[in-house]
Amino acid sequence: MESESYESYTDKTRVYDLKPLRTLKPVFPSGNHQAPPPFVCSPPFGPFPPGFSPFYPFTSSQPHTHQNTSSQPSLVTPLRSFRSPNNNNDDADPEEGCSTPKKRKIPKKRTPEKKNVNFESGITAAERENGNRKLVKSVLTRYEALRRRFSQLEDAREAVSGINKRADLKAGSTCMSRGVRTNAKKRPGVVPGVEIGDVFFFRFEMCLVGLHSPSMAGIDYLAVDEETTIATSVVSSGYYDNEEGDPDVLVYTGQGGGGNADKEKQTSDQKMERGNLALEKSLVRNSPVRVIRGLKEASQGGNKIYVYDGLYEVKESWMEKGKSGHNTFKYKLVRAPGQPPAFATWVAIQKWKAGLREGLILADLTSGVESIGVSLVNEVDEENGPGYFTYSTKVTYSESFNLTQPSLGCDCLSSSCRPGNLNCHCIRRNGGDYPYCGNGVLVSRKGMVYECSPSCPCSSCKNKVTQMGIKLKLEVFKTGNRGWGLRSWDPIRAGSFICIYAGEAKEKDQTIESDDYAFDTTRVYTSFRWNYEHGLADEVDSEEVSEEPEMPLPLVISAKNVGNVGRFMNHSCSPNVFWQPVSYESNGQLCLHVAFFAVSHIPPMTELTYDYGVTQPSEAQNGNALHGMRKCFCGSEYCRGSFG
DNA sequence: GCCCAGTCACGAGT
DNA sequence: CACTCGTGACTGGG
Repeated sequence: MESESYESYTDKTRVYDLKPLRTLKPVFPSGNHQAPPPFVCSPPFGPFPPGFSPFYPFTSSQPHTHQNTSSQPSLVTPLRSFRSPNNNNDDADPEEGCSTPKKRKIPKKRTPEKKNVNFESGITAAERENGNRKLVKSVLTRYEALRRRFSQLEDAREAVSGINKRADLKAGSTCMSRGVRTNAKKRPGVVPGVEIGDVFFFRFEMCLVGLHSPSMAGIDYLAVDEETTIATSVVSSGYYDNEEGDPDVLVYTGQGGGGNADKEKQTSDQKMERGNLALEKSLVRNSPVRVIRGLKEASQGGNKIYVYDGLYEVKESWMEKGKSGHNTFKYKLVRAPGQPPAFATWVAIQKWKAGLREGLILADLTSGVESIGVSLVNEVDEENGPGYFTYSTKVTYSESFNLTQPSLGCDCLSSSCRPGNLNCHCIRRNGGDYPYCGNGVLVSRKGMVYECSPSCPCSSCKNKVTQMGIKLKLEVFKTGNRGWGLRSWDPIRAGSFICIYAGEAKEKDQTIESDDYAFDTTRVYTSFRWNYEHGLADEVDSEEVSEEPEMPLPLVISAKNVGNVGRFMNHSCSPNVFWQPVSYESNGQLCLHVAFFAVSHIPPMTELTYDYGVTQPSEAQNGNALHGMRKCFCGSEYCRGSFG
């Protein structure tokens, strides 16, 4: 019996015609465009250039990698021997007050940059030209890791305010110069490895994966012959005037004329040149144009995010007087049929948020325990909900549980608990780094994250991300073949906190047999690299450290009778969520829990999954396995077949 | 506390 | 080369 994919649960009783934005098996339009084939066939596991250890997705247990299975960093040679060209003059770096001489590195061996791009990025020249899913994911993961680290360093440097707060640009240009990019060859139509529904949080991300090259401009174009340029992609600004319009239509404003995106401040007529001319040619030639919708997302604090909405065709163009009275070009783009929904899902979710979600079994299965309701939906069959359990956001420890390690919080006075303040005990426990970016995004995966606690005097301190409950609009839904699952209405940014695993913490040997809702930290988890990548450690002024969780003692959390939404998250061999031990102090004692964070950006309505791990072989022999091996339905290319 | 307008400095591609 | 493009983080007022 083969596992069902998402596409196959088309039940007549279903109420919605909505699929997750990213279907497990990508669907591409089979339209009449002369688009390149959706994927470039390349061996899934290498060969990789010497020194490159593939780190995503989770390849360390794969037979073909030549990486040693131990968690030792692989043989990437002189980690700290490369400097980016723009850091050359940093000998003048004023490191005021800090007299540690460790930073003064010995002669910076810099081999000519061009020659070493391959070596440093692990991406070959061919792969930089044409990508695939794995490369796209890898580039985005590395960009994000670098950006988070730059952001963390910037936050800590509070002294000189106002200058260079753009970690996105810094990470972007670093990736560019190090060759951490793919699909650099411009093309119209499908970009290999980028899927409809993919979400982006920065312009540079789209630049690095070849979806849209200009770091700022809204129209990308390509010379097809000596005198013709055609448009390849447009990014809509997010101030769409046709709010209630057809989601398959985009009226796009041409570029130029000064002013900002909505052209209210336009200072001159637009000219038929560059992007405008290219769109005109695309209209004449019926060539496909990729559309990226810029959206103002309330769930992201009103920040703009970008959704790749697939291929469109330019159907009409005209000129009109803009709000400022100057000539403005307009282009009507219409979406090619047969593509999976992306922007349309956003539009639907806006209606749901206004209270129009149909087919709800429950609007809030937490009965108000969480500050944001968790909806319960079944679009698959008649089952009207999961078995009874008590909803709780906490981990409770049984009396016999021996977790009486004394622990200290910080003594920062109210809100002085700031990044870069090494007097803060909590920050010191994190190795001197504040573990989160300003918006609550986790910077690095590590053995243990230390948060401030309710009893720290720093009342408004933000270092309590995993203690504040869920912030996303989540939904428990019936899957086709894996029971109930969890997904989000909101797009989720890589490193965002999702929820903890609540339940009853037990010592390992107390656990009842056949508990399908147990989280067991003693299992074997596939290792993977999420932090800034090999070869870039010098860029972020940091040593490479282990990312693997380090628990002070074995812990099993049972959510069979008491738990939170964490108990509904299913297993996947290519998960989009990882777990991270977090501890904090409470009344002089250590509190420990397991928190879930997003691996990558996750589009709305995509099932959230993590790696359940494998029972240690020695225990399986002793019959201590909590439950037997279960068949895996994750459908991933890297599926191990079973788990448990 | 939230929304909005205004300010500022920035990089890739042509 | 000099220029074009518009962003993203922040700030202050309503």
